[in-house]
Amino acid sequence: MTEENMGCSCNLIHEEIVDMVKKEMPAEEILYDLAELFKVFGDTTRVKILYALFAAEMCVCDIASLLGMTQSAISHQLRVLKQARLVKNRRDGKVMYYSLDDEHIKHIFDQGLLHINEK
Amino acid sequence: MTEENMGCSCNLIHEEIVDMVKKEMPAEEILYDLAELFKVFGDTTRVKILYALFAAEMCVCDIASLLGMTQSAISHQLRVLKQARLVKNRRDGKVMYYSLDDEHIKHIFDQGLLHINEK
DNA sequence: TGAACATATGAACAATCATTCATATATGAC
DNA sequence: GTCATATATGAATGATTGTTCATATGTTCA
Repeated sequence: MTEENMGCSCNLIHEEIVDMVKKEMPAEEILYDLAELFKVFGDTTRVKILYALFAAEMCVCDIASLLGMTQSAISHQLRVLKQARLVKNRRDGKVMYYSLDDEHIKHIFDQGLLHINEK
Repeated sequence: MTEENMGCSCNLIHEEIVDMVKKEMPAEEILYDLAELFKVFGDTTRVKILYALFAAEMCVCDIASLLGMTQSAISHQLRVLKQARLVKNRRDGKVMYYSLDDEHIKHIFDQGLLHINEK
Protein backbone atom coordinates (compact mmCIF):
# COMPACT_ATOMS: atom_id res chain seq x y z
CA MET A 1 0.00 0.00 0.00
CA THR A 2 1.37 3.40 -0.96
CA GLU A 3 1.07 6.26 1.46
CA GLU A 4 -1.43 8.66 -0.01
CA ASN A 5 -0.87 12.32 0.57
CA MET A 6 -4.37 13.54 1.18
CA GLY A 7 -5.23 17.18 0.83
CA CYS A 8 -1.78 18.51 0.04
CA SER A 9 1.22 17.75 -2.09
CA CYS A 10 4.07 19.39 -0.21
CA ASN A 11 5.87 16.19 0.87
CA LEU A 12 8.60 18.11 2.59
CA ILE A 13 9.87 15.23 4.60
CA HIS A 14 13.16 13.63 3.59
CA GLU A 15 13.32 10.01 2.55
CA GLU A 16 15.85 9.27 5.30
CA ILE A 17 13.49 10.70 7.93
CA VAL A 18 10.69 8.49 6.67
CA ASP A 19 12.98 5.49 6.99
CA MET A 20 14.00 6.52 10.50
CA VAL A 21 10.39 6.90 11.62
CA LYS A 22 9.45 3.52 10.21
CA LYS A 23 12.44 1.97 11.95
CA GLU A 24 11.70 3.56 15.34
CA MET A 25 7.92 3.22 15.26
CA PRO A 26 6.78 0.06 17.11
CA ALA A 27 4.53 -2.41 15.34
CA GLU A 28 0.85 -1.61 15.00
CA GLU A 29 -0.06 -4.16 17.67
CA ILE A 30 2.42 -2.72 20.16
CA LEU A 31 1.16 0.81 19.51
CA TYR A 32 -2.37 -0.40 20.13
CA ASP A 33 -1.38 -2.02 23.43
CA LEU A 34 0.51 1.09 24.46
CA ALA A 35 -2.46 3.36 23.81
CA GLU A 36 -4.68 0.85 25.57
CA LEU A 37 -2.45 0.95 28.64
CA PHE A 38 -2.52 4.75 28.81
CA LYS A 39 -6.26 4.69 28.32
CA VAL A 40 -6.45 2.74 31.57
CA PHE A 41 -4.44 5.49 33.30
CA GLY A 42 -6.74 8.08 31.74
CA ASP A 43 -9.43 7.98 34.38
CA THR A 44 -9.37 9.71 37.74
CA THR A 45 -11.00 6.86 39.61
CA ARG A 46 -8.45 4.34 38.38
CA VAL A 47 -5.57 6.70 39.13
CA LYS A 48 -6.91 7.12 42.66
CA ILE A 49 -7.25 3.36 43.13
CA LEU A 50 -3.65 2.85 42.03
CA TYR A 51 -2.43 5.61 44.35
CA ALA A 52 -4.29 3.94 47.21
CA LEU A 53 -2.65 0.61 46.38
CA PHE A 54 0.79 2.28 46.37
CA ALA A 55 0.33 2.46 50.16
CA ALA A 56 -1.01 -1.00 50.84
CA GLU A 57 -3.00 -4.00 49.72
CA MET A 58 -6.70 -3.28 50.22
CA CYS A 59 -10.09 -4.91 49.93
CA VAL A 60 -12.77 -3.56 47.61
CA CYS A 61 -14.84 -1.93 50.32
CA ASP A 62 -11.78 -0.25 51.81
CA ILE A 63 -11.06 1.38 48.47
CA ALA A 64 -14.70 2.33 48.03
CA SER A 65 -14.75 3.82 51.51
CA LEU A 66 -11.47 5.65 50.97
CA LEU A 67 -12.59 7.20 47.69
CA GLY A 68 -16.21 7.78 48.72
CA MET A 69 -17.55 5.73 45.83
CA THR A 70 -19.84 2.74 45.50
CA GLN A 71 -18.59 -0.82 45.75
CA SER A 72 -19.92 -1.50 42.26
CA ALA A 73 -18.08 1.36 40.62
CA ILE A 74 -14.81 0.32 42.27
CA SER A 75 -15.32 -3.32 41.38
CA HIS A 76 -15.89 -2.45 37.73
CA GLN A 77 -12.71 -0.38 37.63
CA LEU A 78 -10.68 -3.01 39.44
CA ARG A 79 -11.68 -5.38 36.67
CA VAL A 80 -10.27 -2.98 34.09
CA LEU A 81 -7.06 -2.65 36.10
CA LYS A 82 -6.83 -6.42 36.45
CA GLN A 83 -7.33 -7.00 32.73
CA ALA A 84 -4.49 -4.55 32.09
CA ARG A 85 -2.36 -6.60 34.51
CA LEU A 86 -1.85 -3.57 36.71
CA VAL A 87 -3.36 -5.12 39.86
CA LYS A 88 -3.70 -8.63 41.18
CA ASN A 89 -6.05 -10.06 43.80
CA ARG A 90 -6.21 -12.76 46.42
CA ARG A 91 -9.16 -14.03 48.34
CA ASP A 92 -9.20 -14.32 52.12
CA GLY A 93 -12.57 -15.71 53.11
CA LYS A 94 -15.25 -13.34 51.99
CA VAL A 95 -12.78 -10.55 51.40
CA MET A 96 -10.93 -9.99 48.13
CA TYR A 97 -7.65 -8.15 48.52
CA TYR A 98 -6.20 -6.15 45.64
CA SER A 99 -2.60 -5.08 45.24
CA LEU A 100 -0.28 -3.70 42.59
CA ASP A 101 1.07 -6.06 39.94
CA ASP A 102 3.57 -3.75 38.27
CA GLU A 103 6.58 -1.73 39.40
CA HIS A 104 6.45 0.72 36.48
CA ILE A 105 3.22 2.43 37.46
CA LYS A 106 4.70 4.71 40.10
CA HIS A 107 7.49 5.67 37.73
CA ILE A 108 5.05 6.46 34.92
CA PHE A 109 2.92 8.57 37.26
CA ASP A 110 5.98 10.44 38.50
CA GLN A 111 6.99 11.25 34.93
CA GLY A 112 3.46 12.43 34.25
CA LEU A 113 3.61 14.68 37.30
CA LEU A 114 6.90 16.11 36.03
CA HIS A 115 5.16 17.13 32.83
CA ILE A 116 2.22 18.65 34.67
CA ASN A 117 4.42 20.66 37.01
CA GLU A 118 6.52 22.01 34.15
CA LYS A 119 6.55 25.73 33.38
CA MET B 1 -17.45 15.18 54.63
CA THR B 2 -17.17 11.74 56.20
CA GLU B 3 -16.17 8.79 54.06
CA GLU B 4 -19.20 6.61 53.76
CA ASN B 5 -18.72 2.88 53.61
CA MET B 6 -21.24 1.91 50.99
CA GLY B 7 -22.46 -1.63 50.69
CA CYS B 8 -20.28 -3.21 53.35
CA SER B 9 -19.06 -2.61 56.84
CA CYS B 10 -15.80 -4.52 57.01
CA ASN B 11 -13.48 -1.50 57.28
CA LEU B 12 -10.40 -3.64 57.44
CA ILE B 13 -8.00 -0.89 56.66
CA HIS B 14 -5.84 0.48 59.45
CA GLU B 15 -6.07 4.11 60.47
CA GLU B 16 -2.36 4.61 59.77
CA ILE B 17 -2.78 3.30 56.22
CA VAL B 18 -5.62 5.73 55.62
CA ASP B 19 -3.38 8.55 56.81
CA MET B 20 -0.55 7.36 54.57
CA VAL B 21 -2.78 7.22 51.51
CA LYS B 22 -4.13 10.69 52.16
CA LYS B 23 -0.60 11.98 52.58
CA GLU B 24 0.71 10.38 49.37
CA MET B 25 -2.35 10.99 47.20
CA PRO B 26 -1.95 14.17 45.12
CA ALA B 27 -4.65 16.83 45.26
CA GLU B 28 -7.83 16.29 43.29
CA GLU B 29 -6.78 18.84 40.68
CA ILE B 30 -3.40 17.17 40.13
CA LEU B 31 -5.06 13.77 39.82
CA TYR B 32 -7.42 15.21 37.24
CA ASP B 33 -4.55 16.68 35.22
CA LEU B 34 -2.64 13.41 35.44
CA ALA B 35 -5.57 11.38 34.14
CA GLU B 36 -6.12 14.01 31.47
CA LEU B 37 -2.49 13.68 30.34
CA PHE B 38 -2.72 9.90 30.06
CA LYS B 39 -6.02 10.24 28.22
CA VAL B 40 -4.06 12.12 25.56
CA PHE B 41 -1.63 9.19 25.33
CA GLY B 42 -4.57 6.81 25.14
CA ASP B 43 -5.16 7.03 21.41
CA THR B 44 -3.22 5.21 18.71
CA THR B 45 -3.24 8.14 16.30
CA ARG B 46 -1.75 10.49 18.86
CA VAL B 47 0.84 7.92 19.92
CA LYS B 48 1.85 7.52 16.28
CA ILE B 49 2.12 11.26 15.80
CA LEU B 50 4.39 11.53 18.83
CA TYR B 51 6.56 8.65 17.63
CA ALA B 52 6.88 10.38 14.27
CA LEU B 53 7.93 13.60 15.98
CA PHE B 54 10.56 11.70 17.99
CA ALA B 55 12.43 11.46 14.68
CA ALA B 56 12.01 15.00 13.40
CA GLU B 57 9.96 18.15 13.18
CA MET B 58 7.23 17.69 10.57
CA CYS B 59 4.45 19.54 8.83
CA VAL B 60 0.83 18.45 9.07
CA CYS B 61 0.67 16.91 5.60
CA ASP B 62 3.88 14.97 6.19
CA ILE B 63 2.36 13.39 9.26
CA ALA B 64 -0.89 12.72 7.44
CA SER B 65 1.03 11.15 4.58
CA LEU B 66 3.21 9.09 6.90
CA LEU B 67 0.26 7.71 8.85
CA GLY B 68 -2.06 7.37 5.86
CA MET B 69 -4.71 9.59 7.44
CA THR B 70 -6.54 12.73 6.42
CA GLN B 71 -5.13 16.19 7.05
CA SER B 72 -8.21 17.06 9.07
CA ALA B 73 -7.92 14.10 11.43
CA ILE B 74 -4.24 14.86 12.05
CA SER B 75 -4.91 18.55 12.55
CA HIS B 76 -7.59 17.81 15.13
CA GLN B 77 -5.26 15.52 17.04
CA LEU B 78 -2.37 17.97 16.86
CA ARG B 79 -4.64 20.46 18.55
CA VAL B 80 -5.23 18.02 21.40
CA LEU B 81 -1.48 17.42 21.70
CA LYS B 82 -0.81 21.15 21.65
CA GLN B 83 -3.39 21.85 24.34
CA ALA B 84 -1.68 19.23 26.47
CA ARG B 85 1.62 21.07 25.86
CA LEU B 86 3.13 17.96 24.32
CA VAL B 87 3.89 19.53 20.94
CA LYS B 88 4.66 23.02 19.74
CA ASN B 89 4.44 24.54 16.28
CA ARG B 90 6.06 27.19 14.13
CA ARG B 91 4.91 28.62 10.87
CA ASP B 92 7.13 28.82 7.80
CA GLY B 93 5.12 30.41 5.04
CA LYS B 94 2.14 28.27 4.29
CA VAL B 95 3.57 25.34 6.17
CA MET B 96 3.08 24.71 9.88
CA TYR B 97 5.80 22.63 11.48
CA TYR B 98 5.12 20.62 14.61
CA SER B 99 7.70 19.30 17.05
CA LEU B 100 7.88 17.82 20.54
CA ASP B 101 7.56 20.14 23.50
CA ASP B 102 8.41 17.71 26.30
CA GLU B 103 11.32 15.43 27.15
CA HIS B 104 9.29 13.09 29.36
CA ILE B 105 7.18 11.58 26.60
CA LYS B 106 9.79 9.14 25.31
CA HIS B 107 10.53 8.04 28.85
CA ILE B 108 6.85 7.51 29.64
CA PHE B 109 6.39 5.50 26.45
CA ASP B 110 9.44 3.37 27.24
CA GLN B 111 8.06 2.60 30.68
CA GLY B 112 4.75 1.68 29.10
CA LEU B 113 6.52 -0.65 26.69
CA LEU B 114 8.29 -2.29 29.63
CA HIS B 115 4.92 -3.10 31.15
CA ILE B 116 3.56 -4.46 27.87
CA ASN B 117 6.56 -6.67 27.25
CA GLU B 118 6.44 -8.12 30.76
CA LYS B 119 5.73 -11.81 31.34
C1' DT C 1 -6.64 41.62 -6.71
C1' DG C 2 -7.34 36.46 -7.32
C1' DA C 3 -5.97 31.70 -7.60
C1' DA C 4 -3.65 27.87 -5.33
C1' DC C 5 -2.23 25.67 -1.35
C1' DA C 6 -1.58 24.33 3.78
C1' DT C 7 -3.91 24.23 7.78
C1' DA C 8 -7.74 24.95 11.17
C1' DT C 9 -12.29 24.35 12.71
C1' DG C 10 -17.41 23.55 13.55
C1' DA C 11 -21.13 20.29 13.17
C1' DA C 12 -22.60 15.61 12.91
C1' DC C 13 -22.30 10.73 13.75
C1' DA C 14 -20.91 6.43 15.50
C1' DA C 15 -18.40 4.31 19.01
C1' DT C 16 -16.61 3.95 23.56
C1' DC C 17 -16.95 4.51 28.47
C1' DA C 18 -17.94 5.39 33.69
C1' DT C 19 -21.45 5.07 36.73
C1' DT C 20 -25.83 3.35 38.64
C1' DC C 21 -29.13 -0.06 39.69
C1' DA C 22 -30.58 -4.57 40.32
C1' DT C 23 -29.14 -8.94 40.94
C1' DA C 24 -26.02 -12.97 40.93
C1' DT C 25 -22.14 -15.45 43.03
C1' DA C 26 -19.21 -16.92 46.77
C1' DT C 27 -17.86 -17.50 51.43
C1' DG C 28 -18.52 -17.99 56.51
C1' DA C 29 -21.44 -18.45 60.61
C1' DC C 30 -25.03 -20.75 62.60
C1' DG D 1 -29.80 -26.23 54.97
C1' DT D 2 -30.57 -20.42 55.92
C1' DC D 3 -28.83 -15.88 56.65
C1' DA D 4 -25.56 -12.18 56.36
C1' DT D 5 -21.78 -10.22 54.06
C1' DA D 6 -18.24 -9.13 50.31
C1' DT D 7 -17.75 -8.95 45.67
C1' DA D 8 -18.91 -9.47 40.68
C1' DT D 9 -21.57 -8.54 36.76
C1' DG D 10 -25.17 -7.42 33.08
C1' DA D 11 -28.11 -3.87 31.29
C1' DA D 12 -29.16 0.88 30.84
C1' DT D 13 -27.93 5.65 30.50
C1' DG D 14 -25.61 9.96 29.93
C1' DA D 15 -21.26 11.76 28.67
C1' DT D 16 -17.12 11.91 26.03
C1' DT D 17 -14.47 11.16 21.88
C1' DG D 18 -12.27 10.24 16.98
C1' DT D 19 -13.24 10.78 12.40
C1' DT D 20 -15.48 12.75 8.39
C1' DC D 21 -17.27 16.37 5.68
C1' DA D 22 -17.71 20.97 4.44
C1' DT D 23 -15.85 25.23 4.92
C1' DA D 24 -13.06 29.01 6.89
C1' DT D 25 -8.50 31.13 7.68
C1' DG D 26 -3.99 32.43 6.40
C1' DT D 27 -0.03 32.54 3.26
C1' DT D 28 2.42 32.81 -1.32
C1' DC D 29 2.74 33.93 -5.93
C1' DA D 30 1.41 36.01 -10.16
